[in-house]
Amino acid sequence: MKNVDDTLADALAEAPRKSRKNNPEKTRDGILQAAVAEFVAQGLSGARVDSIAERTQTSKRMIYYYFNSKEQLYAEVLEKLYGDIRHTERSLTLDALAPMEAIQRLVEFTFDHHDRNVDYVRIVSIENIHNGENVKQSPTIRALSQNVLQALDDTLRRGEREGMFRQAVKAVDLHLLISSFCFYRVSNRHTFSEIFQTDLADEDVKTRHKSMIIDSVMRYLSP
Amino acid sequence: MKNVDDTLADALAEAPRKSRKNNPEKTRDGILQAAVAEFVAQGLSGARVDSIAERTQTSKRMIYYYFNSKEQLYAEVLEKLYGDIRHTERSLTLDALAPMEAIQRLVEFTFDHHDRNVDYVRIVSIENIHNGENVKQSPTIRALSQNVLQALDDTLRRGEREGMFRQAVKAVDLHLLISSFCFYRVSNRHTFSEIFQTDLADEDVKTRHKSMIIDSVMRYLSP
DNA sequence: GTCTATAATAAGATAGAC
DNA sequence: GTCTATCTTATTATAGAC
Repeated sequence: MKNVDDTLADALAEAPRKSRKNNPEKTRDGILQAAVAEFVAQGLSGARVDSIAERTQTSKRMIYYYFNSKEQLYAEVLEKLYGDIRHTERSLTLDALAPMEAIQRLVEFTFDHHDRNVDYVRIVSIENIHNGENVKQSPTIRALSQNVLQALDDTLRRGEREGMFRQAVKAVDLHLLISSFCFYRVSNRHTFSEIFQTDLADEDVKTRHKSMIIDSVMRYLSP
Repeated sequence: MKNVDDTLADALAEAPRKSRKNNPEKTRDGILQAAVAEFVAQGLSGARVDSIAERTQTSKRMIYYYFNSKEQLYAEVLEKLYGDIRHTERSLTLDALAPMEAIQRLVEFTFDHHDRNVDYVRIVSIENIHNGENVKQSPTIRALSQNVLQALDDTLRRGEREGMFRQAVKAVDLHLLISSFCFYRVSNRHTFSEIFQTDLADEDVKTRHKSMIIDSVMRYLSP
């Protein structure tokens, strides 16, 4: 039977163990972070549950305990990375600017965002390789994405009324034009850089490309 | 010992058997075609050698006999699909046209090409997920790709001299601008269509997008 | 060159104790 | 909630006969 000292000793030993080990939220979050790294690096089929476990402080068992399957874990990774970009998009506030400035700001923002978030670009590529089957099952992702389109549409209509933009440009179309360039620069940089011997990560090249896309979008919009 | 009739019978039996089974070139080619389908559908890690075998008239053993490993088979698939596009690019003959028409023709060609060759788009996406490690090992692919750039550069310099194009536009940059749009439309169609509820395969949408990219490239080039 | 059978191992998922 | 050990099936690759 335990005496008082033993109980005290247990309590003291317990505290650090709990904070280090029995911390559900931290454990779950650690797994998710490790999963992001693994899926982004290896793709959906290429990712290994064992490797994810190795990237964490915990064990493989915990992955199944919290996420049930590799597929579900992937689905959460996808939502997390989509959520990140859509969240920052809200800080844009295009309506405070004149139409021309607003569009320029949007292009710059999109460019920088893709440039800085390679993980996002990679997971979207991976998801498309898998025919977008997981985004289709996430209403969250679709809901999150309507903001940009709405803001862009408002700006286009404003510019149109003021006679600065050409008539009837659709927001989705312009979004496609902007995104494609910003995305491709990052998603295809490995093959592009190798084949055409250009370093897309170089700062001068980046600046040149940024003004090219701004310029071509602005000119496209002019009446 | 065989008599004359037996030999004749053997010869008659041999012919169809050979054409059906012992036909190295056809066997190898059949495997490569099956491999294209499998890798394009499932990605590098997702592809299964068993599935490739099932797609052929032959057995798994033959895959290893001819290609040694899954990796080498993938490398050949990559070269094949790259070769296809680069080959058709040679039929462009931009130098026969006036600079403006030449660029317009190049954009249309690039647009249609990507639209028609989903396999190519997918394999390039897959290769980028794997950090372009296989293109880096293929001097063939790089060599094949220099043509477009050369043709584009000639056209740009011509237009520049004639005062129709702005000064000092780099061929790689413009190629990036054109390719990114044409590629992304196809590579990301699953997530894009789902999230923004637009059918990128629709003919009207396609026409609208084609004229948008032509327009924006032409305007970008004008002095 | 081609086939069937099989080895060797990797990988997703679970059992059961604590 | 967490850990170690293990089950089961998939998967790459090869052996060996014809």
